[in-house]
Amino acid sequence: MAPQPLEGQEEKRKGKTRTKDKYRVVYTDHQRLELEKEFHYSRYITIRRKSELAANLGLTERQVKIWFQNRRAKERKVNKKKQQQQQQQQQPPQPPLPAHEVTPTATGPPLGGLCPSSTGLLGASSPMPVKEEYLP
DNA sequence: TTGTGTTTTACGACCTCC
DNA sequence: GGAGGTCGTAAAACACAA
Repeated sequence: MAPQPLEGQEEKRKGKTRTKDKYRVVYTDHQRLELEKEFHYSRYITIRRKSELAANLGLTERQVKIWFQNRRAKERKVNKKKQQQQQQQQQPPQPPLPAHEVTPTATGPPLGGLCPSSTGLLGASSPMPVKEEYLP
């Protein structure tokens, strides 16, 4: 396959610090598939799996990390959309909300949305299985 | 074609935990 | 302090109706 991104644009963006020779690369189907499989297995990748995946797919660990971050963001976005649709179906006659208090229990903790290692986003939809690699 | 909306990489800012 | 999390955003790549 080889999606072959357009080259030539270089990193001559305005003040941005995109230091790569290409603004962004397009991952191959195989890379995406493997990443998706890993994500399906666990929303949060371990350090060990991250380096393994990076080595197997020819990506950097940073790329794998960013991919998982973006993937989680995508899932949050989709879940949010679904919830909004459900709410609209439940209560069709909806006057214009004052824009505050828009279901604080959506899918992301309003406290900065953190605590990945304690409780944080577990409310989303996954039981977060503990991989064996997590243990020493 | 092309205009436009959506998706996909990549990063900076800010925050939390160890 | 550094690693890694979310959030917001930029821009390339893609999809698709007109």
